[in-house]
Amino acid sequence: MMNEELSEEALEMIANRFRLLSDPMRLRILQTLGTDEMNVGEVVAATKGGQANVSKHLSAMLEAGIVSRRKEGLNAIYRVSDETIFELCDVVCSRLKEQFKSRQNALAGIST
Amino acid sequence: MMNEELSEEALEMIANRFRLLSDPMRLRILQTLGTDEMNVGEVVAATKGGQANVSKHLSAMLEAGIVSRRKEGLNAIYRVSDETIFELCDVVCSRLKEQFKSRQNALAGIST
DNA sequence: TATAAATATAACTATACGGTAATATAGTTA
DNA sequence: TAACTATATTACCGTATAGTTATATTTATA
Repeated sequence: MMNEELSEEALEMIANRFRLLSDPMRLRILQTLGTDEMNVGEVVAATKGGQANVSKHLSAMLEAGIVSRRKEGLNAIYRVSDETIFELCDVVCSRLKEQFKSRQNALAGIST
Repeated sequence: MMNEELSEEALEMIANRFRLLSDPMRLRILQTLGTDEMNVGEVVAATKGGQANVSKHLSAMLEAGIVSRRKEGLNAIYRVSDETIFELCDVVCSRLKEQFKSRQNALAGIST
């Protein structure tokens, strides 16, 4: 995969998926949700974000199939429906750690 | 990982990494490079992008440690230095395929 | 039916970002 | 040294996007 020339359309879809993950607030929402269910108010409280903003982010991720939603009375209850999100974050996180370690080692020999 | 509350700073670093991958042109450059080395001119030719644009994208990815660069005479030769990039793209690609398959199945019963 | 609560949407602003054209900077060769 | 080549950088433009405020919508309740 990724070897057999992806079409412009395919590249755009992949880029769009990455774009959704390219915002700290959305990552915080996803981290807050974790493997649980939460209604919008709970997410707002936990992330200390604005209500409208959180709602908009959740809508965007709902449309992309990253989260799912069900209504229960007045509440809209969201959950992460795409577990690969966490996998992606883990890969990036590990890579960043490695990278910092390398840089640290590279600087280790420099006299202060 | 991703469970133990990431700091705002950590979230921003992760988001920035995803942001670099959130552009079709940059993905095309990475796909073009693949596992080989190429100079800027070759990348420009292969991607049919503008010289300045390709150079700028490569610089951004160089700074982020996604690609590495070495000079050889007049040429600047780049290569992908972060293999996890391909892993990330594969995960996204697979997920998108699954997602489309589900949607297709969901529509299968609808009469045309 | 009127009120209240939870969520979504619309309108707006400020900012970030990608693409391009023009120019600068190396490095090469005549 | 002068002309040339490959790459990088700058300045600019248009657009996309995150956040906010205000409002709409939906559902529950008095």
